[in-house]
Amino acid sequence: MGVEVCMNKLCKESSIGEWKKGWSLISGGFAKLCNKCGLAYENSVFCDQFHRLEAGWRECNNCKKLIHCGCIVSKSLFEYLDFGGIGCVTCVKASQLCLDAGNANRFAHITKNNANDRYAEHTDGGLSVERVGKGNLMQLRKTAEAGETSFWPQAQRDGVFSSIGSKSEEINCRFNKTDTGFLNVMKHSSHLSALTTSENNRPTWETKSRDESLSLKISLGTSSRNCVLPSAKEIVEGKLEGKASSISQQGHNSYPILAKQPKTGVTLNLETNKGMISLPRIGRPPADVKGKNQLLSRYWPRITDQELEKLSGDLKSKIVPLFEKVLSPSDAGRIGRLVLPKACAEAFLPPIDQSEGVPLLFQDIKGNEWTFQFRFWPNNNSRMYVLEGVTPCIQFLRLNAGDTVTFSRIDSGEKFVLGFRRASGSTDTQDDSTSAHSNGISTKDTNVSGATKNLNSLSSFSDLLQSMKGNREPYLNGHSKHLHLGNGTPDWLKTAHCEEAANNGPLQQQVSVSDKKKTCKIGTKTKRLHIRSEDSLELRLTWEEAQDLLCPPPNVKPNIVQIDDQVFEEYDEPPVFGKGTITNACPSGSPCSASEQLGPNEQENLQRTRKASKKRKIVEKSNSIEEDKLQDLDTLASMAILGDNLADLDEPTSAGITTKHPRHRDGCTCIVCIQSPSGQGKHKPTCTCLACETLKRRSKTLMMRKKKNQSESEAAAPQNDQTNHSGEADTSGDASRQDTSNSTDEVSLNGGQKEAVEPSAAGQLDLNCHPDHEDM
DNA sequence: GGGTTGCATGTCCGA
DNA sequence: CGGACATGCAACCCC
Repeated sequence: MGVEVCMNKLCKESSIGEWKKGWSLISGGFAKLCNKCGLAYENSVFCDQFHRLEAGWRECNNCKKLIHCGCIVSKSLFEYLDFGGIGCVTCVKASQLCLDAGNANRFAHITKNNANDRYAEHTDGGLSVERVGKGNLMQLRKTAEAGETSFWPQAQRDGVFSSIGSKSEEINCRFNKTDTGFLNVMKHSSHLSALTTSENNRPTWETKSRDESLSLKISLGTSSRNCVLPSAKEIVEGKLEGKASSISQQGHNSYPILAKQPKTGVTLNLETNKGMISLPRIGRPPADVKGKNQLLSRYWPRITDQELEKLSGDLKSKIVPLFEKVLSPSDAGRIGRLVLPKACAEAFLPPIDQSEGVPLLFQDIKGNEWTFQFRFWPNNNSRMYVLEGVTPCIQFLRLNAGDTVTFSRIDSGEKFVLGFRRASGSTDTQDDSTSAHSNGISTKDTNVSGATKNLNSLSSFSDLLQSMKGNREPYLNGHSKHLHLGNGTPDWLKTAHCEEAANNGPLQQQVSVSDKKKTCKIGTKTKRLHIRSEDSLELRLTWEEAQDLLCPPPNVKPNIVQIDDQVFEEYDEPPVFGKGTITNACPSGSPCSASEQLGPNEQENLQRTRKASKKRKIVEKSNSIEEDKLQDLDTLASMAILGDNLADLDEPTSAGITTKHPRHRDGCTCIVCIQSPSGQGKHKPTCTCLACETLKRRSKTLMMRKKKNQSESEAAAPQNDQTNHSGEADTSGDASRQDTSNSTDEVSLNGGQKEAVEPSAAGQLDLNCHPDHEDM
């Protein structure tokens, strides 16, 4: 290599061999700079150092920063503005963020600068560059610049294309004026960071998803001037993602449309056909680099080209799949916040500077528009991105934890599309409009190959497509008659009945009601929700079976609501989830509830019972902790008395007294556990089984003790009567006081409904003791 | 008192 | 081991 001089005319330092790459030359190639000048160029201060006295300096309309507009060196550092003047790339991009958020500002329309203008006309005209090899590097570079590379730092930009040139064999790159989406992407982002060829030489952006061999992707990224810049090598090797993250966090004005790049087999798949735009098939990394993609595979959108095309046609827009996410219980809960994967948020959504974020416009599969606040929280020196206000949408779409939401972008870039896919375990709960397409795809994130091979059945957008077919309210239609639930119907009940209509929905749906507080979690982490479809089958059970597992809440009488000939029990509290052995069984043995046994007269009694229950709650609250300790004893006594009283009652009884015995475990044989929690139903009043005999025996013992205690306490502390009166007050209207030989403060019967009264007796009872130990 | 919001923390996973 | 993420929780707000 001969001696050359630095192309900085103010430098002209001679050097041998070691040159830094400078700006791209009009004549092709790159300026050679000495180390010092090269560094200045890389740091974007070349003109500041060497061209200070030259003409052409203008200031950014926004930040007033001086930019050497008349110099090829700084051509990438600014943009011309529609209304005159220039804007530095930082401000321009910041303004574009506002545009993304629907806040147009004075940087709204940006034209290309001189350098790019040169190629803009090609772009508008549908420039097509094909078969670009090493020899056509400049052409490629220009093409890329037409797409807009101006936001790249100078050295990096050129370096990138240098790198591309060394690797590319074929590029099929066609920009169309109608491809606004892509241009938008290009505008927001900035770089064709790497381009390689497809092994099958197919035009790449529409490479079929089943084609696992594709290796072409496109990485669109951006950077701020002040960012730590990824090297071309890093980009090519797919190490950019982390940098992109940092870039975004530093500058917050980047808009990298960047899937995590594999470290090998580079990855840019670029094709925009006339009227057809799609971004890279992020969900399908080359098999040989599977697992190396920096965008976690679970976030890859899984949509087939067929579906994408159809979707685009149905929406009359071009849809760009971005990413997807399995809803966590938190996401699907009432809190209304959907945590976004950081990488996805930073790659596909507008960068945000402020924690408040920006509103984003979403369109769901039914064409409804939603606005979610895209924001972040500081988190461990990082960020946690969330979409806020998703609850209405989640509920409208009846999404639950475990379902997958898919994020796409409409080509215009101003709106996002929210698709979804049901969790595999809930596919058969979908109505007709979706069931056929609810693919049962495992939400296991690594099941890519399998997903891509079953094109017709494994679509992230199946629901979307199907819903678009004309059924505007596919879900509501499917359950219309079951959605006529009164407002007072608790969510869990509504859900349950909806699911009942949904053809024996699985428990997974049952327990994934939107109400977070009422969700029976399978696991506390999303990971635990990633149940393989075959595993989820184990959780399946019919509605009847599920119903069998749902017991009315203890101590709570239901409201009976009749809607459209359907009788619903309305509870103030969620059901108890348990096995049938603890359900309130009808005499027939089938699971039933109080309401099913209630006659018209009993409904009135139910109301009274509820009132009494409320009073009881109030009294309970005022009672001391000491009294609470006695509750188990009294409840047990009540149970025992009920057992006696049952002998006097021929009519079946509803759910009544129960007790909490949290210390008891499966297999516990204590008197509480051997009897159904409701203390009734399982045994006839005349039953002489061990449990009943024990119960009766103990009840007598307890009553005697209580009587004794009461007489003592009455003599010692008359104020105890107050408590007793309160108990009586609750039951003053009772028509029948069954057994006056029993303590009057223990039990009252309310038209066949038994009601526990307030604890009043002293004494301690170990609920864990064995019932046979009489001398307890 | 219930709902909302912002942050903290624990867990898990990938490098 | 560090980052990402799910979720808990306290402070705050509103009815």
